[in-house]
Amino acid sequence: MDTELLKGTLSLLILSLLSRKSMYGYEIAATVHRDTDGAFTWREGSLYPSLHKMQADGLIVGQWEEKETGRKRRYYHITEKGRAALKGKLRSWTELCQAVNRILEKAHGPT
Amino acid sequence: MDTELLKGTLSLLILSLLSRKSMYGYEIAATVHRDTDGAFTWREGSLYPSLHKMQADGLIVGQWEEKETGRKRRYYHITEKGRAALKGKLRSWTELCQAVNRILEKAHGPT
DNA sequence: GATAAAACAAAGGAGTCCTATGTATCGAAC
DNA sequence: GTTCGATACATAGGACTCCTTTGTTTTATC
Repeated sequence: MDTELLKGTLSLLILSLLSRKSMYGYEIAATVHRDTDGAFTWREGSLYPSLHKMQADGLIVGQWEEKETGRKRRYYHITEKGRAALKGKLRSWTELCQAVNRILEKAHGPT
Repeated sequence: MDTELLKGTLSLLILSLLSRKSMYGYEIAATVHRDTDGAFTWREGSLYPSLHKMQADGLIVGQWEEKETGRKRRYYHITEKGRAALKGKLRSWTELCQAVNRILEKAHGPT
């Protein structure tokens, strides 16, 4: 896939997933990879810095937790600010799709 | 609009427009701005370098033309290589939309 | 003839994502 | 019991796209 098109969708999808339940980094990447049939394969080098930045921006909060397995993982929780940002990003995403499709349909006809 | 989401759509839309008819730079920007109701407002600093790069990549060819008005404009024409690239980018765009929407629908329910 | 819009161009910078590398833990196989 | 792969987190460095800014020239308008 054209990787340039992915830009900006990373934070959108992370916030979307975290709005349902708290997850840890590796789990987020695995979930997206599975649910998109491998269309999205985020590298750790993309994911973790993005999570750190979103935490710095106050959109999410991460804290180490130790479940019954005995393994320590950093679970991320969405904040109120994060939910507001998600709302805006969802609207942007919808607008983008409509705008692009409007141009494409004019050129290639409605699908 | 979240400008990060725009990345990669620029070349897709340029190729899409040029696949119908040849246009000059300013015309492309004005068309996109109009057809998207102002959702896309490409700056010259984004458009022209992108056109130059696409020409360097052999996707389009630009040549000065002087119409009856007497004004000289650089019209860009799509190449065969450009049409092939457009095909791929269209597929990527469709895949991206489906993948993102699949994640979003799982989190927020189908719209 | 001054001003705004049309039309093209290039330099510099910001931001996002990828590649590569490193560390540590857990479970399974041998 | 130790070796190996998967799990899990982290950072540095670089590539790439797009934006901001600035500049020039031509055409139309007042």
